[in-house]
Amino acid sequence: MQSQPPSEPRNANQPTLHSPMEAGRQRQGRLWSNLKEVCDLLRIQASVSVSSEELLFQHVQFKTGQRVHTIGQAFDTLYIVNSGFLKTVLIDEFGNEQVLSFPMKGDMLGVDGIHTRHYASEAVALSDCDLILLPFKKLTALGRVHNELENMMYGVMSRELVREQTMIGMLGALSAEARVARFLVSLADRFAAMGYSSKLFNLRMTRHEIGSYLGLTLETVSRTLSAFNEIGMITVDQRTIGIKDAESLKTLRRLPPSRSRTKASAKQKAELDQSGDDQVLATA
Amino acid sequence: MQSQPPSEPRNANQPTLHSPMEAGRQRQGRLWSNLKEVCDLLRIQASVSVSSEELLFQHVQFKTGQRVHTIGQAFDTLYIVNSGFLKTVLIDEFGNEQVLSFPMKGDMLGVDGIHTRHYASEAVALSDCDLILLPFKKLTALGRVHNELENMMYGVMSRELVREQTMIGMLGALSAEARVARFLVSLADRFAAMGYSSKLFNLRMTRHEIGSYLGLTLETVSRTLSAFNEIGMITVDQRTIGIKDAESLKTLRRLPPSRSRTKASAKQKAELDQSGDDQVLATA
DNA sequence: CGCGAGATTGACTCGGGTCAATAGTAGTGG
DNA sequence: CCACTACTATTGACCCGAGTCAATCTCGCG
Repeated sequence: MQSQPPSEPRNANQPTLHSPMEAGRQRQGRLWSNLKEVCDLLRIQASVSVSSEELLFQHVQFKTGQRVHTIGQAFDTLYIVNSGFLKTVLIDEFGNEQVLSFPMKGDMLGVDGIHTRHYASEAVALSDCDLILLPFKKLTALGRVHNELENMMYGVMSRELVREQTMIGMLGALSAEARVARFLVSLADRFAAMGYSSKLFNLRMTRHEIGSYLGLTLETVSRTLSAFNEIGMITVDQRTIGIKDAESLKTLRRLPPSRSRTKASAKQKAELDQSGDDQVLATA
Repeated sequence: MQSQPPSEPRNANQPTLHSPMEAGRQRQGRLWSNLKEVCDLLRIQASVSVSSEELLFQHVQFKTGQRVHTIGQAFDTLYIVNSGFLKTVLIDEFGNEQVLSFPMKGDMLGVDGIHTRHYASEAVALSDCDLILLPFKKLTALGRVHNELENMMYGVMSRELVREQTMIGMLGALSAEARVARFLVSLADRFAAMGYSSKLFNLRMTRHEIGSYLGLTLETVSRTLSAFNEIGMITVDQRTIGIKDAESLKTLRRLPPSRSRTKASAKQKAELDQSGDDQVLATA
């Protein structure tokens, strides 16, 4: 329960990133962060000039299942994940959820509310979470004084945009196996960036949520994980995933999408011929 | 040819939006725009306070097929489309294109370059274009003085983010027909917003590009358009599209994605039973 | 200890991708 | 002005990846 680091808490207690006390859990502990800590958390190179101490940002805790914001709710604050795991979702006209992202430490929430002044998505805590509040008004007001803050915002929003672009590319062009493979790699990388093991971790979300995120059904996700397991690329035990062959996961393709191929496509037929069932990996 | 308004240039010569001379083509005409014009173009409510005239932004022209920026190129400027049509694409490891967007008048380009200081996508002119340059340095420098500019940036970036979110939702959950239908509706709306006809227009892109954008093959796009045509929802003649039943297009679903369904799904089975071939529309 | 949500697996179906043939269109140059 | 060529679009035949339906199985939790 409560937002544990993703199993294998090897170096979880000695965060590699910065100040020696933000990774821990201290539920009611530190309730405020200064600008430098926020920038560090966001992994933004901030030339934190001055006055780091007088602008403080409040923390809030959310318990598993709680919603941070909902669709249509009036927008007034951004959130930065200090610890814990969440999902953001769109809800269609039938009430079906479409998962958009799985924010975790260092990610920003709520950016989609700026435009219309109403959140465009819903954020739900998948574990107990500790979030930092960034009141948007305050933030823009401070933008002129501390323009590193402004740059931080641009950087974070641009980063998020690139992430979504990559997502679109994935959904538009990759096979089910490739999506699942990249999803695992992406998770591993993010865990590594947080100082956790990238070789063994727990999924925070259900197969259903993964499927929604990847544009697949939960059955396909489950089957694909099982297939990877049999091949020996990973180990699967419920939500515990062990990465055995990260390189293969990264390069796995199958179905080189002749769709969207321009005149520049070439060698990609090499994967089709020997596609028995012994080798599902791209050998490139 | 050259970036004409999308056929049916009914009111093309009397732009509904602002100063009486930006919609036209005047290739070498106006080469600079002030802040107010930029804000108007972006459809951002800007309380253009003062000094509207001393900060001017240069225009540049691109001819059909030219690239505005390429992937990996050093980032230093944002672009706003004043006229013309473009596509932005990702290029995968095989050289395959994945279309991300079809920017047109009022859209901003290059935002994905802010984060890493290198453009993450490639922008190509689908017609002759007139773009406004926003040197990023200049822009952030001015951000402190004219903070409506800063808000404009936040607004535009957030809007783009929401657009991509919607795209992800579409790719993840909708059937081929629904994607094509929404694509047409979206185009119609954008043309309407520019003052053109939303009932009859020319596609600026090939079936292949549409397919890439929607995560489909060009054959499926072509077939789907033909099917819509037969049903009488639209007329199709090569790249000329006539919208006959916008309402049906908007509500078309098919394949209510039981995937990603939560406990909230309900009536959506009504579309499955009578799914002969006479009625493909959602009756809701 | 039993319940219910989540995960796994199998059998079957079909939407849409693949391959391929044809036709319409535009740009180019003689 | 027209033929030539290359690109684009349309259509058909076929088939496979992934969705659907459904039956267990597992595990965490009350």
